[in-house]
Amino acid sequence: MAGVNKVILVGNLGADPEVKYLEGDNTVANLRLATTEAYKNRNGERVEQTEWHDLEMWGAQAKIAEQYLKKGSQIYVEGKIKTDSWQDEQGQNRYRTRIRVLSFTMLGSKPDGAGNPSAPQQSTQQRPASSAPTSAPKAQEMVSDTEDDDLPF
Amino acid sequence: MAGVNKVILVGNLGADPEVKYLEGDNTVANLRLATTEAYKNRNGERVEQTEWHDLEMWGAQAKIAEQYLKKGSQIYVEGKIKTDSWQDEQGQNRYRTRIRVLSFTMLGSKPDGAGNPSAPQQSTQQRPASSAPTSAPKAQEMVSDTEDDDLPF
Amino acid sequence: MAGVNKVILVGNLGADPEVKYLEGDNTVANLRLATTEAYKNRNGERVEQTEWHDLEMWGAQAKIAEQYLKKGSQIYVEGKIKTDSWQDEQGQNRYRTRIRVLSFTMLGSKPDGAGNPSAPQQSTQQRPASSAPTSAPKAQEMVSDTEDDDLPF
Amino acid sequence: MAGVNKVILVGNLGADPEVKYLEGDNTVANLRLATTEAYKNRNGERVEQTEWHDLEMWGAQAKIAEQYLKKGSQIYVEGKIKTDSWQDEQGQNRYRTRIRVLSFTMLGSKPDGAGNPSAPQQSTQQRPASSAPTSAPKAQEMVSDTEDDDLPF
DNA sequence: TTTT
DNA sequence: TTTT
Repeated sequence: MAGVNKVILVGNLGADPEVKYLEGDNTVANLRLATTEAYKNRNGERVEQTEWHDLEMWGAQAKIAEQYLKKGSQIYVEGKIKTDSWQDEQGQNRYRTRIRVLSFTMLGSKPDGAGNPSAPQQSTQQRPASSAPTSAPKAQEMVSDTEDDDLPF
Repeated sequence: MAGVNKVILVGNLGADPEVKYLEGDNTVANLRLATTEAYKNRNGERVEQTEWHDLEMWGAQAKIAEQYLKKGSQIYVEGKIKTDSWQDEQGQNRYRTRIRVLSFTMLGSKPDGAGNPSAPQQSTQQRPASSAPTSAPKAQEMVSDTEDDDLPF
Repeated sequence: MAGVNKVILVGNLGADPEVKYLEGDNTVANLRLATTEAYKNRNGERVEQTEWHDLEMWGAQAKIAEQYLKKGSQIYVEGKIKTDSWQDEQGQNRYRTRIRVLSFTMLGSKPDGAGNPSAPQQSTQQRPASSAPTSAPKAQEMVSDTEDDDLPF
Repeated sequence: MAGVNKVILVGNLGADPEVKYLEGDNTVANLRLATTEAYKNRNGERVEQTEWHDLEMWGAQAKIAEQYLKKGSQIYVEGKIKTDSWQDEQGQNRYRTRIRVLSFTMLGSKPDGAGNPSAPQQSTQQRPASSAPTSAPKAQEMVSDTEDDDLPF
């Protein structure tokens, strides 16, 4: 049956995106995103808890990430949870969970301080493949996961 | 039946929050939030479309908004849709739709807020009333809609 | 700047969809959705509060709604808030807020009881226009807002 | 900094909840949830892809799950991603990602639950601990993660 | 391991 | 009325 698998994150990148150019003109970017919550415990002390997320972007989106995102960038992310499983050499089941990014938006008006045209406000979003940008998108534009593959997104 | 009524917004304030102190030590803040999307139309021209939202915050949350938010502030908002209806003088049905904010987070500040004490990272979120902050919360902390009323949130 | 305007609803339809066939082979469906929350007030009494939402669907999505949804149907909806404004005859500003549906999913295994093949599990979701179904989608499939217009979604 | 870590799922349970009663009158429930998406691949063939999620509920919420949820139940879930990491006997880093449930709603029941007392509409949601139900909640009511611990939710 |  |  048709289900829903949706993730919404706001956080900061722990490192620059790692981008790989694959055969067939495909591109994938892997990013580490930290989401931190701060709260008071029962003693009234302030506690911070950080969760790290493995993000995966494909195609034009990966290239935008490479161009505009870097360590410390604050982004809004929408995506879905994907867990890969396999057996390791000891025959044990192993799992790795990632967030497949469907759209993202750069946050903060001046990600890198004023006067930095190379790191502009940037965002991506679901767009039909037919209208995918043929070149790197301008700043302040919605760009999306436009992979022309069999994947539902 | 138990339903879901959830709104997620990222945008900028069009003006400073309007805060009213009501009898019974209650506080309400009204804010106007712009969410803008940019896309290319079928002619490849860049088009911007802005939607304006009326936000409503109560109690401690309203006071935090008054203290930390101002015209231009970029925030992440989570809330629910509420539509009031009434009859005007002509006997016509009138409607007004607002977003009741359940939590919000200031965006765009430095991750550690260093060197900018006047606009610190700030955020609010659902917290049990019993652990509500008795004073304005510190920067970079989760604060929430903690109204001790009959409302479900 | 690129913003986020997202609505997530789970509720029941208050009436059958109202579908209009427009010129240019366009179709629009309007639906009324109730989201109800139940909670206990400070006297421990159970209180129910229902919010009504005006939903708007276009194109293939509207046709699916017409075919599969009816009064009482429980659906999951994802969309964005849109507020139209105009001046009425008295020169007063009037507003109407609707939810532009981007995807929806029928909930409940047997919306109409077992043995009712005409009201199957059904769901819609963002899909590139190029892969839009050319006929009404089968049950249990993702279908989406595939309008080939200038709109970003 | 204050971030956002939010998961929204709609799916079916692969098995009955596994509930453990811990010392200190604490309860935890573990559930497996399947979210399935169906789409057409580039050959026009219908493809189904199922993702499995490990859900974790605590306290009153866990008891409600035990009482009302079972294999096959369709639920709406809201929560956050948590990844535990440790070193295994071979000294390798191991990870396990789960969804900490903050609220959930049973789907597919009749809006008024009439005539089905054994599987009523049921739902949970964030509520201040002070107003937590002391006994199992009635059908069609919002119930929530009301753990009185140091965790922010 | 669910659902249709 | 915001933002870039």
